[in-house]
Amino acid sequence: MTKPKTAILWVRNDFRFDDNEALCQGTEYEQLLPVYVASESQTPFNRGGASKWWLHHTIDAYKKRLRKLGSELLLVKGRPEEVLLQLAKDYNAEAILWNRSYNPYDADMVGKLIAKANKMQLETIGCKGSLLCEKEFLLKDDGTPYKVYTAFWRNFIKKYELKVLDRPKKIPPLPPKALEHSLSLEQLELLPTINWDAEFPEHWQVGEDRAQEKVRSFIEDGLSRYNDLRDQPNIDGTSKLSPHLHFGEIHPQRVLQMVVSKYGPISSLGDKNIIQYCKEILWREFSYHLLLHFPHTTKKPLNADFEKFPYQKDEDFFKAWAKGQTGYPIVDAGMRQLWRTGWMHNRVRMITASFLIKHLGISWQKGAAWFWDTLVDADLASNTQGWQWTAGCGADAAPFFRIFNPITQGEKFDPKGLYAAHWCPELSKLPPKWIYKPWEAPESELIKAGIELGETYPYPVVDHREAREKALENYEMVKKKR
DNA sequence: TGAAATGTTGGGGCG
DNA sequence: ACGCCCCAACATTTC
Repeated sequence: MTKPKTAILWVRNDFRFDDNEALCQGTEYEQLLPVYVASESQTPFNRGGASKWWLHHTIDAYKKRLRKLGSELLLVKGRPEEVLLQLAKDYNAEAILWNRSYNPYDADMVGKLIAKANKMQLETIGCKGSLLCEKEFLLKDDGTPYKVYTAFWRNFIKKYELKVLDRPKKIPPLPPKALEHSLSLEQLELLPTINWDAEFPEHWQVGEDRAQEKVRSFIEDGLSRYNDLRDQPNIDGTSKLSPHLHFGEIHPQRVLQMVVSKYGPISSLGDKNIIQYCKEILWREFSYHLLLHFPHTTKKPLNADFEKFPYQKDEDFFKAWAKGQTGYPIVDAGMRQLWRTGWMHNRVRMITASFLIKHLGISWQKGAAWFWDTLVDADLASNTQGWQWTAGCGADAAPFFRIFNPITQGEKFDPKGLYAAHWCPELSKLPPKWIYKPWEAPESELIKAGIELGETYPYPVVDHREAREKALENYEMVKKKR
């Protein structure tokens, strides 16, 4: 009797059954062993706390799904390039399949895996992961990467062809005794040890089913008003897909396919709302394009002139920012939403990031590290790109001198002050006129609202005008002596 | 996907 | 009727 053809499915950031290339290829074997390897690699960007919370629950959902189909997910710890090869030996596998992770810090490890596997006649099949295109798909005519978003977008939609894979009908069985060495999910120790995630379950339902459902209902209800509503932090005007996309619970291709099947091809869309949404999906691709072509940007500015920018290290300022105690309600509301829900509205991400960099003079790297640890959607490409955009040092970035006014931004995008009132309840009785600048409110209004500045809510840690002028002064260092 | 400073215009009050 | 000033509203420039 011949031994059955067996493959290992290395599950990475792709916790879905739909539109999953490695999984589809895996169904062509007689036995398939799905494995998740919790690696303790020492990169500077190991998963943050909020991200681990999500990972725990998405593994759980994925495992249950596999179990329903008569399979299971093997959980192991260790270095993938060793563990996977050992498993391949143990189970006589002839191939290892995976979807690429597009994390530059994984490159060495995957390279070693492939080299070692080749030596032992083990086939390695790296498939397209959770991106619409590889970094070589789209380059300028001179062969260099795009650095301007609109050009990237224009050429992308010209060239891109939408293709999706349906979910496999069935999954091959596990090899015998496959689960003997599996750890339990709890043994991966992904949940926080402090009681910080208490509210997360109220805000998030993790897993592929929910991701698909969210896209469906967003396309049905939210998409046609996306342009007007997406910038208002007190309104659920966005699709909130980011963590689902990050963990590969849904492929961006599937999202586009669902949009296209209702509204027609991307290149001939007429509705501004739909175009804007597709553009936002494409920003994620652009971020990866930049990350993969310029991997040093996780730590250093893309525009090297900014290495001269004189950031300061003020721990008190940083703590005030992180805890949501800066005295600027739009900033504090955002930072508290982040801490309590693992997510922040995009408009407010821009405001809080701008405030840290420009008003408090603290480096974007420090802010990025905080977001990395506290966001459930923490994504190396988007996070890096977003912070560099705000700091003015990234590709197609906001010019440094465009400094957000934290008062007018609040008033403009949340005129009723509902966002501040919700996340800073100590201010909730203050009328909208004053809620984004409580220090300017007449004493009588503060008393009526039960606010004692400096006690129940902080005074502003910096003065807006002074901080702005200081930032512009510091910016001179970048412009000088190229 | 800015905000502030500066410039321009035109209506209205007033001598 | 006219010139002058004020200032709101809008436009342009600058950071």
